Amino acid sequence: MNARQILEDAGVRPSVQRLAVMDYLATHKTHPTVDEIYSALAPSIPTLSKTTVYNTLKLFVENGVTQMLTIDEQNSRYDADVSPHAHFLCSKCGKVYDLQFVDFANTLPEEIDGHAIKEVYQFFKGICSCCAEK
Amino acid sequence: MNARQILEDAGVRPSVQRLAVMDYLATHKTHPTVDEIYSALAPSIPTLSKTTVYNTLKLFVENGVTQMLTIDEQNSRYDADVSPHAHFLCSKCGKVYDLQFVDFANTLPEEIDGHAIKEVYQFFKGICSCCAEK
DNA sequence: ATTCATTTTTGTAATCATTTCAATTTTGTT
DNA sequence: AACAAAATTGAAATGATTACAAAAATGAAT
Repeated sequence: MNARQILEDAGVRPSVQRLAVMDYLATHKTHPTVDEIYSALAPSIPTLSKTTVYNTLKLFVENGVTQMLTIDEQNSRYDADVSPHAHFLCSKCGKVYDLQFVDFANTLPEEIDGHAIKEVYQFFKGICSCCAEK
Repeated sequence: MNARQILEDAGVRPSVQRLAVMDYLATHKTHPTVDEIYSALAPSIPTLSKTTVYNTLKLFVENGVTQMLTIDEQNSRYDADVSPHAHFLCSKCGKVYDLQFVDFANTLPEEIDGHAIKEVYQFFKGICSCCAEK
């Protein structure tokens, strides 16, 4: 599904900037920060403002087409894959990897201890296989 | 186990400030922010500096006697309970609750996809039972 | 097409959590 | 008591994020 489709389905007006951000997220599954997104898009959209990237991502999160990851203390990271999956942050290289949800992939509870659950995040931290080899 | 014991076992020198922070964490399982800890302790330790609270918590995390939670985007929160357990953040009242780890409590993998796992965080967000009643 | 209202984008300035850093104080050892 | 090392402190810097108001773009109605 392309960026325009995703936005239209969510009822988000597909402006040039929004399409660019969604397209970037959809094609770069690296869980980029605001800065990374801004730096990547600024050359092709010279008038782009970092505020717009912030606004856009906030809108995406509100409309459920993107999730914000707080796995990294320094920067928020964003992921257009909103299906349930876990994340791994390498403490050495800082890369964030996608992982399958551990154990309860198909049995996500709607409630725990009487608390209604809307969002679930599973974060792992350690050294990635790539960094371990060295 | 009291605060002094915890610090001594971890090889952390038990200064007045460190004892106060650890004692606060051990007796207030509310996952407080730096500000909350500082505000709570400042009256009884008039010379206390917020920097000291930051330094102390960093030291605690490095020595494995406290974990930092990034469940709340705005502030880091701290928990002296380092046993594996999950957290629930209420989007309405902002409180963070302890939960039991879902499903893999006793089967925490040491490695996933070749990545060596050092830390695991499981965050849930939604509306807590308390807020739902109203 | 033109007007007008609404929405979106933009840049600047403000906010606020966290870090840096150097000076001071405290602590432990001789 | 004297000294070195460690801990604390406060002020200033950093840096991500937000607030805000002006400018630009869009869409609907005429």
